[in-house]
Amino acid sequence: MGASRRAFLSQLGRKKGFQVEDSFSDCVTHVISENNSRDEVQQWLKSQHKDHMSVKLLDISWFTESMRAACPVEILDKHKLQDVQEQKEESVEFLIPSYACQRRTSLENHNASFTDALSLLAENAELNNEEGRAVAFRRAAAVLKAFPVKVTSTAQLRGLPCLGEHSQRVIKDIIENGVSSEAESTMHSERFKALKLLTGIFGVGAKTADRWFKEGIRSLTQLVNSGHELKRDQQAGLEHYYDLNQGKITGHDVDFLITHPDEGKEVGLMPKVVSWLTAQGFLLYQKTTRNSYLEKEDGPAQPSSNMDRFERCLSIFKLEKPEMKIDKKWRAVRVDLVVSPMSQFAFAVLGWTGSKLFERELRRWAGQVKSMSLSSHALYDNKQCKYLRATSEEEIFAHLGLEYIPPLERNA
DNA sequence: TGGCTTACG
DNA sequence: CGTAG
DNA sequence: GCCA
Repeated sequence: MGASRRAFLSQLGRKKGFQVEDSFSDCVTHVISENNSRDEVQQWLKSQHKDHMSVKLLDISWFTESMRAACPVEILDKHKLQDVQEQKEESVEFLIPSYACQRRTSLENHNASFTDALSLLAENAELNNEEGRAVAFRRAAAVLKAFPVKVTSTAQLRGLPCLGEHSQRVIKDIIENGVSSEAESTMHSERFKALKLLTGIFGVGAKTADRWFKEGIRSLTQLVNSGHELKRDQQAGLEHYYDLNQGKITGHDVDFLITHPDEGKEVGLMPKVVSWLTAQGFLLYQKTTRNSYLEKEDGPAQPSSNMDRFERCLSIFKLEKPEMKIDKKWRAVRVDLVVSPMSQFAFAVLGWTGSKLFERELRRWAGQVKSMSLSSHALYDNKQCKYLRATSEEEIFAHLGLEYIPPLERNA
């Protein structure tokens, strides 16, 4: 350590009744070091040409704790200087920040076997209405998605966030046996298979699927024959079950974000768009929702009447496919329409870009770390008690004190 | 031991 | 209770 | 299930 720090600590030690030497001699019993390895200090001791076999080599933490206690504290492992070897073992190969919104996650995944298993356990937890467990498994999977190389040993996991005992056990299982026994048994369980099938219906969530499962419903045929009254969205979901679930593999759903350069002129756009689409015969199903978002003060200006403020339309499109000839010339595709005032457009873009976990992590970061509240409409600073404006995603990341992560790197 | 995103139906 | 990312 |  530097001379002035050493002088200060020596003085402090003497004041507390310790005997502190300025140079090494046979009467020295403890050697304190800061930011040195055990190896380096031993090297230095040898250069002193004294018998040093019984001398304790300790870290500064032992000294400061002993100062606080005003007497020598018990020497624990954490107080002993680390071997270079141990330091190497304990140092983490790659540092991964704990919030997914703090790191880049491309689609290149070196750990698909692990993330598949953890994602499956997350999905299973969701189907069991255990949201807390689910998000924990999702975060664990996301950490490995961001890991730059394939994990081949559990030693590489030390120091990584969100990977606790359970997740590490799953990873260890896959390293040693090629598969996770827990993931395998979950995947093949009757309950998981049935709930996954039922929640695959648009409009059916974990609660409804669980209720039906308890009634013995295991298949779409059994559901149809059960005589349950299905809601409008569920009827559409069932009707287009095949197309909508095919879409999840072959192509994604489609989102349209619509705004207008003149603030306020976007009002009334949604009904126009929807009626035009209807007239064109595009819509197999649509549910339009009003925007009831109103800010207290200093928020983006909004007229008092929100009668015509439609913001979202969740729809199912009928898309003609010329190459589909035989009996079906079209395909059902989920399309979301979003109308946003210009002042909120950056928040809408950020909020609708995903991934789902990335969005949750952004909002969790905002709340827990920055005392802010983020939505797809605005960012509110709870301390300054005001909304923070932004005209681009970059500005929102800056408000949040986060490095900008481009959309292609948000695949957490 | 509580919290786990936030807003819309 | 469901939807969205 | 993981973490503050």
